Amino acid sequence: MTDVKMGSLAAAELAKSYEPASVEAHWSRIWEERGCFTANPNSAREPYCLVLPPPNVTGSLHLGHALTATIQDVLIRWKRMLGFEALWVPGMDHAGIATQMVVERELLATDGKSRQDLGREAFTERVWKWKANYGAKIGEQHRRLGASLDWSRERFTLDSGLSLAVREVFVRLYEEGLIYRAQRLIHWDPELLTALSDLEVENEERDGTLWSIAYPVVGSAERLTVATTRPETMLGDSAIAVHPEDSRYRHLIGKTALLPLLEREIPIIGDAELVDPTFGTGVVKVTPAHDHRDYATGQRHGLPMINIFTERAVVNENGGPYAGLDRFEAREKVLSDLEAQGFLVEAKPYRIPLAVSQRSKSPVEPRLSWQWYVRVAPLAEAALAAVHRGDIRFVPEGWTNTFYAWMNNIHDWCISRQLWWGHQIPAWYPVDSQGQVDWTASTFVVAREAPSQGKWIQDTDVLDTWFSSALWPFSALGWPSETEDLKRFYPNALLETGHDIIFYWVARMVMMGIHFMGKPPFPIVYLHAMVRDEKGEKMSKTKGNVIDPLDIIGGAPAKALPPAIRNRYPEGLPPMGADALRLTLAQSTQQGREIRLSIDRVAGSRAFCNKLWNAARFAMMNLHDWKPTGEPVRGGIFDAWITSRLERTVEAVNQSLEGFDFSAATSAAYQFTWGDFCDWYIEVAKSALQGEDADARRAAQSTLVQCLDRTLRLLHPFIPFITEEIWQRLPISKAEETLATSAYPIFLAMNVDAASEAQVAPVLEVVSAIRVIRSESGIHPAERIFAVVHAEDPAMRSALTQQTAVITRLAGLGEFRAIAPESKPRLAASQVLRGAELFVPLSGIVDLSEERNRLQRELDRSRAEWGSLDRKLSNASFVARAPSEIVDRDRERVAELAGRMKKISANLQNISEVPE
RNA sequence: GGGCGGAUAGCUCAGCGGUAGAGCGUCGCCCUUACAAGGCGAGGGUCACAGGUUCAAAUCCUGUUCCGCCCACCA
Repeated sequence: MTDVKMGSLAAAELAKSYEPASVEAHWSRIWEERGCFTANPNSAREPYCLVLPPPNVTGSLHLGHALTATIQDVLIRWKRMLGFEALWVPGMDHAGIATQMVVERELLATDGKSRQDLGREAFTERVWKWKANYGAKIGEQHRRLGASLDWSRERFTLDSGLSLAVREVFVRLYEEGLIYRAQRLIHWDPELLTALSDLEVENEERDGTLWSIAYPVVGSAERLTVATTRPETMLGDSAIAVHPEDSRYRHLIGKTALLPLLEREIPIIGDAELVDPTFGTGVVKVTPAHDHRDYATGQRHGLPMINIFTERAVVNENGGPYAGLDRFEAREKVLSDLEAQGFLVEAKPYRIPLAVSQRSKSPVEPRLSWQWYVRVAPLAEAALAAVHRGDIRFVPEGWTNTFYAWMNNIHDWCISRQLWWGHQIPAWYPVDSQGQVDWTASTFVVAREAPSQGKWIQDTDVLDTWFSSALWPFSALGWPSETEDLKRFYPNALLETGHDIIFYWVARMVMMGIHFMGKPPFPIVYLHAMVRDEKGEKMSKTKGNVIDPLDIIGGAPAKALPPAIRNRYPEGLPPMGADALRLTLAQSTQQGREIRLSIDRVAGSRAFCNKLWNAARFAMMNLHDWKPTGEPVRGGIFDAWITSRLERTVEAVNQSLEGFDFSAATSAAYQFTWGDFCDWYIEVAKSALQGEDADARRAAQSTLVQCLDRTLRLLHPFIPFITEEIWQRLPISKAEETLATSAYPIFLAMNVDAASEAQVAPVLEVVSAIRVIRSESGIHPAERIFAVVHAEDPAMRSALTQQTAVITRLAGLGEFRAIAPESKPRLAASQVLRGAELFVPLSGIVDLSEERNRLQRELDRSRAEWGSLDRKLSNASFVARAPSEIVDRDRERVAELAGRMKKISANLQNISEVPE
């Protein structure tokens, strides 16, 4: 099956069920080899460019990536088929802090070494090896998902081109005064030993304790009691603050207090900003070097900054006897000493806010240090203006306000990290004659290359990963070179990503794009929800509920699955195929902020693929003598009907995609394929295909081929592999070598045929009604029964009579007749239809009490509906105020129901008279 | 402390002014030569709760309760 020759008209026998593995491998290879997804910047087509949000090289892709890839691939394939010059740029992110951390952990686990043991050069070399390994894995995963990325343009945020872009941006922003270096209190990760930006800090609440400590006032018997959640920081206290208006303490301002344990005298100050007199005791200890609010207070009052911690958060020499203890040990010791000396007043349970490093999960320590910053206010202003102007639109639009809220209150962005893996900051410091460097001095130069004169050393810090990804929409297209790609594909058509990185990434791309390219990087930001497990829980390794997309696609034995998944699927996962996963993900997009991925639902999608496969298989089995002549074949009513149904589906799918409603698009296509095409049309077509009438047979063949062709095109963006495989086997003349590069169906009004839809409806209704009677009355499917329809309308009678063969076949009848109403059969199951009555005369085959129950249920149902409508219609204000078409419709319905109830009652009466 | 999302059939979700739909699961009957990963039927919901607006509310407004997320330097 994998070796199908492209363009071959030979309809090779299809396997009985769809086997995705070989088909997928085959087509992802062919598509790539043929350059199906390689964009041409010089074509005359309208450009449509997406950049893939570069996944971190830290590991392999999870379902969130699969979702992103699916949504973007649906869009890009759809647009490509619509005739756009579609470009989807793949890439990966070096993910500085995350990658360095995992490689450090691996290094420790395998070699028992730290990065410091290796040294910077050897360590980064090791990270590059890691990147090569995982980068290849990620690329492979994307291919298996069917992502139609242009691999010839693949980029990495740390490749030489992007490094050039990063340096260019850094130098220019510096020259414009938008990048500066400053000594400030930053968030410090004592485990990873680096500064973090505000965004990389997570605020948690934990159960903790609020301790109250007494500080004796010097030269007085008074004691001031302060409350703190971090008693160990008292070692760095520079003052005690009270509210200046607080009558309880006002007299103490200007005096000093004695710091317990260290016995240092510290001033008592009045500060209205720091102190809320109504909270706690109204007294606050001030530790400027270890708390952001205290830092500001220290600045206001010129207090000394006493740093008590080393970079690893171990107490330093300023901590006197506590030096050498880490922060948690120091807390214990300080507390026990305070208690022993009578300074500990109280300890009560308290929910404490705790700032934790996003990566290491270690509590962050505020730390005074020199860092590089981006002055974001001017950039944010331009970005906000662009969104206000409507140059950038968020989908769903609720995110607009989130964006505004953050941008309006944006702080300068700390971009330097004390890491080894990343873009080294292009700043150089002079080395003096002793070989010494003063890192705190402002004698550095910022430049694209090291200065040629004298001895210089480059800043050892690297840039925040998001600094380079902020440039992605243009750097991935070749900037700062004026490439063809850049001219053609910037701005991108749209940005698709998860809402979790709206601040980290989206906001910064908007700012950088506007600043360096003069226009926003994309007009639309589509933000998808987060993928969670079936219980709505976040997928995480520790919970053991992370599903590898490849395990869904290719299947996995139970023992290969993480515990939580294994519990749920003790048999392991069967292979579902990439298409089934994609279809399910596309279907799930409409939800709020989370998507609970249900594997059962993926199985449903797999069943759909199999259904499609078998529909094609059926077609092929009936097409061996079919030759595409190009001549239009005049078909019957059902040919027009299915063509019309398909056309409405084409319209619905395109419209839904236009509005990013992937859920509606997939369900429209699904319902048509399974409900209309497979359940009805194919069943109907069987008579024509197997009958004597050569014209009818040719018509059915023609319709089959055309509907399949169009349906496969329609479905291709969602399920590219199976559609390509089937399409290749279709005996039609093909303008393109692959379906992936073929034209997408667009709505053709001429194909819509309301008349045939109206004629087919009663046929389907009759068939369904007979089936209900059969099933409810326990008539065996093999039993060839007789059914008769009493219809007033001669047109209806003739329409039904013309379809006698179809009705007979689909309802399993021995005989069918449509006649003018006459007296009811004495012994018959019945069903009231629109404008007709159906009877299935019985000769002892029907359980009469069952039939009576069924009719009674029908009657009750109709009566209930009639009752509520009647009540509504007798309400004068409804008739007066509701739109007339609603009132008319309800009146018609009431009349119809009344007639229906009368008939059902009569039928009920009729069979009730029959003795059992 | 602000802001946002969700609450609809046993499960996963559509619908978002004209009194409810799908898939899976359940229950019948069928191996009808495209498909048992199937066919044909059936059953199943006071649309979280309480008010309000409206002729009409799952759908709009207000409040409440749960679940989840984001932002925020109250010791």
